[in-house]
Amino acid sequence: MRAKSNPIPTDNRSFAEAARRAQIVDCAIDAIAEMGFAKASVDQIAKLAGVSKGVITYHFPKKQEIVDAIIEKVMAAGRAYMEPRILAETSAAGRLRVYIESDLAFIGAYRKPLIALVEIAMNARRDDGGLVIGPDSLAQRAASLEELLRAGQRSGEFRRFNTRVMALTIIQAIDGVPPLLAREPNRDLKLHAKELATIFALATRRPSS
Amino acid sequence: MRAKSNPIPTDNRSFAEAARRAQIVDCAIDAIAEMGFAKASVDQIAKLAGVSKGVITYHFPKKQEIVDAIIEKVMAAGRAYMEPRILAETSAAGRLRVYIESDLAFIGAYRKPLIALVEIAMNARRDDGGLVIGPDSLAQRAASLEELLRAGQRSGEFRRFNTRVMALTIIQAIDGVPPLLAREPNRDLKLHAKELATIFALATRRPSS
Amino acid sequence: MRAKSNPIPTDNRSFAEAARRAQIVDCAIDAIAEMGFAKASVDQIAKLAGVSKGVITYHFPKKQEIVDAIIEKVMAAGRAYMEPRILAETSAAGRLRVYIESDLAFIGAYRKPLIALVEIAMNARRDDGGLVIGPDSLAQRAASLEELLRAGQRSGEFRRFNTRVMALTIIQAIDGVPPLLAREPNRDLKLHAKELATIFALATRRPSS
Amino acid sequence: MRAKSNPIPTDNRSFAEAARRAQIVDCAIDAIAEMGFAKASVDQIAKLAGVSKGVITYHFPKKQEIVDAIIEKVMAAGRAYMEPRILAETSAAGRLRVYIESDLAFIGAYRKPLIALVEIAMNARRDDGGLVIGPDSLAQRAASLEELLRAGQRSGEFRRFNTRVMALTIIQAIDGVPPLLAREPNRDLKLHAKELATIFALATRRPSS
DNA sequence: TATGAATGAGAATTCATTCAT
DNA sequence: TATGAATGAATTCTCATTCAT
Repeated sequence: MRAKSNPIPTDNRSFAEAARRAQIVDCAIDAIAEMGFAKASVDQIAKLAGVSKGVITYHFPKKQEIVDAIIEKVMAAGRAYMEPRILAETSAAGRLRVYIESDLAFIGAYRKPLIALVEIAMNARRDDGGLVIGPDSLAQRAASLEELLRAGQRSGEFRRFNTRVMALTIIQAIDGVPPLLAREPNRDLKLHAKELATIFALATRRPSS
Repeated sequence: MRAKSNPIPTDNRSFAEAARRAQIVDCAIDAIAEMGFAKASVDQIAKLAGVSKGVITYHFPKKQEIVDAIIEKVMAAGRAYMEPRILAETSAAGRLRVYIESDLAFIGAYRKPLIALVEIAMNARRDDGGLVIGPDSLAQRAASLEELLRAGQRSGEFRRFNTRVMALTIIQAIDGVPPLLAREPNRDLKLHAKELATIFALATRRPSS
Repeated sequence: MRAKSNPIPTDNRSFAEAARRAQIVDCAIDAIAEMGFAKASVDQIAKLAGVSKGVITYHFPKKQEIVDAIIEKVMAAGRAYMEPRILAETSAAGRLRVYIESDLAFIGAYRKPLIALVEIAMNARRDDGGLVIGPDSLAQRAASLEELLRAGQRSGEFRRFNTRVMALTIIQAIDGVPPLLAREPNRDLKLHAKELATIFALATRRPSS
Repeated sequence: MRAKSNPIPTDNRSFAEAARRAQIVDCAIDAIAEMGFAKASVDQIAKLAGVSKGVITYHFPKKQEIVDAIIEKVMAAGRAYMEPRILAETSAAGRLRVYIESDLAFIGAYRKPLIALVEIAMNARRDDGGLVIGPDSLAQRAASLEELLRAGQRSGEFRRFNTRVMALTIIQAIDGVPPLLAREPNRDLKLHAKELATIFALATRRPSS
């Protein structure tokens, strides 16, 4: 018999709270992925979650907070999935390949959340009219990828090219996949990833001679 | 009594009608490009056009009809711009290069309409929830580009690759440009086009030996 | 036969528009006076007006605009009623008496609008939390009355007193009447006015010897 | 078994209970005074009190009960402050002067509670729409003051005037002070009281000869 | 054709109140 | 007692669409 008699009620509360929030976030992801951002009203999310609308607004007083939670959740999951795989590679070419392959693998595993994320990226706007996932977010991802590309150029693995355009092109090739999946759920992501990896391997490598 | 006092009145009507519709479509493009699809209400479009809301609904009983007209207008303009330039090239590689360069040149010349088109592509949904610019539209563009790519493979100019993935990647690289422009209006499109052309030239060409 | 064939359609429109707005403002006055500011929702106003809620928001996109219209209407009516009567008096004492009597007469004639105005003054708050009829408004009325009082002091009709406190006290004595009326509709306003006039005549006049 | 091991447990409870209620009432006063009646929700009061919302509803099942408690508390404090001071005076004129001066002194010492009380008086409404601080409450205060005024008339200190109107005017002059304070916290209450006392001394006193 | 008034559905948000733990 | 989750009604505002003139 363990001494640990404490039923950690506080943690239980936190846990229940976190579970509710997670449930709402998941239902919001479903709603946005399935009917689009514009139609995913708080009512619809509540209906999907099987709770009253008030529950949603109790846990997320502003709808934007749900959106922020979705962004954070999906982004964090993506980073957690991709980063170790990328860092396990030592060559720039290997890292680029794994960047593409692991992102597409992640997309394959998180289809709906990513479809929702794309919906949010394209539609969600702040009160002032600016996009919620704005230039900064894209620029950050591009900058991180450019770093990888520049490293390859410095090491001589990659040819000279505009790292900005290359990075954006790669990101767009990847970001275009969730919508494709929404339209063709049976698309072969493994193949897609392999082809993309080859395309950008050829586009970046240094001419042999 | 003057001769020819009323020449082709019906055509005049048609002409006036067409002019009105064109004016409305242009204002709708401005509205969508500037405030996003969700905020571009019929009221806003009417305000921009300097006419009463009734005029809009008279010429376009359903808002969706305006959207359809925008899509048709911009798509047609794009085809009119690109097709002769592409067909002027004889090699597959040349056509691919011109495909990319002429599309970006078109985007540069039609910034607002294309930003509006992207807004529509991402946001507009039919009553049943389906996207207005759906799989079919993308599939059509991809199919047309695939035709070009397959021709290059048949002629031996291009290596073996999955034409579907390549076509989608190229289209995504191009379609990603209008949002970039919205965020960075001074982006150098000439450079961007040149880099993209190089990327996909390297990615498609047959290994030399 | 006059050339003036113009049936002034624009004015007709303006007239219909103005009539609608006036009707809505009147119904809003009724609603606020009868159920209080907090309960006088747009729905209630629409119900009182016998129109749909949309009509209200069509003519007054923001509820605050109705409130502003009420304030302006009642204030303007009050000024129009009181000013000529006050200016017809030549002595400061006479003007003060008429100020009080004409304001109470006006209140008697415009009971409901003034009850509504008091509700608004006490309850309506801007988004930032500040009162809609704030310090400025009261200060302005007080300043105007102080001017009258100071004139009486200069001319020797009035004794020395703090004009600010006197002005505020007189205004409060008057502003307190609409709520009294709401509670006791049969209150004798003539008598009330006469008593108030006497009170402030005695309170302001210069000691005789 | 110890003697007196549990001395007056019920009273302890009562005491704790009373303390909690007092704390809640005080926080509700703060909330109403600071953000106005309409914005002072149960949530806000709970936040100010640093307790959960449930605590509020446990002690005051209906929000109206908090409001009633505030009214009772402030009114009682006012009576406790003013009554002995007034009764210490022997002349009617003296009592009237002290009535005014002690009420304003009380207001100066209890700014927030009185601002809250005024908010309640103006805004709070029962389910049936009637004001919470209604005719009866005002009538009671007026009646009490009328008694004082009539005593002065009977003793010959005061002239003949309508005691109802005079009482109401005095009360309104006093009740108008808390809102003034809310807007101008540095207003000189001593001076204000002195001026008011003079005004109503002059307005009530019997003509000398 | 043109106007703009009218409509009603649906959006987010606030809030007093209830209730299980 | 205390907690805070849950509820559902109410409120303001937006907007596509209809319609009389």
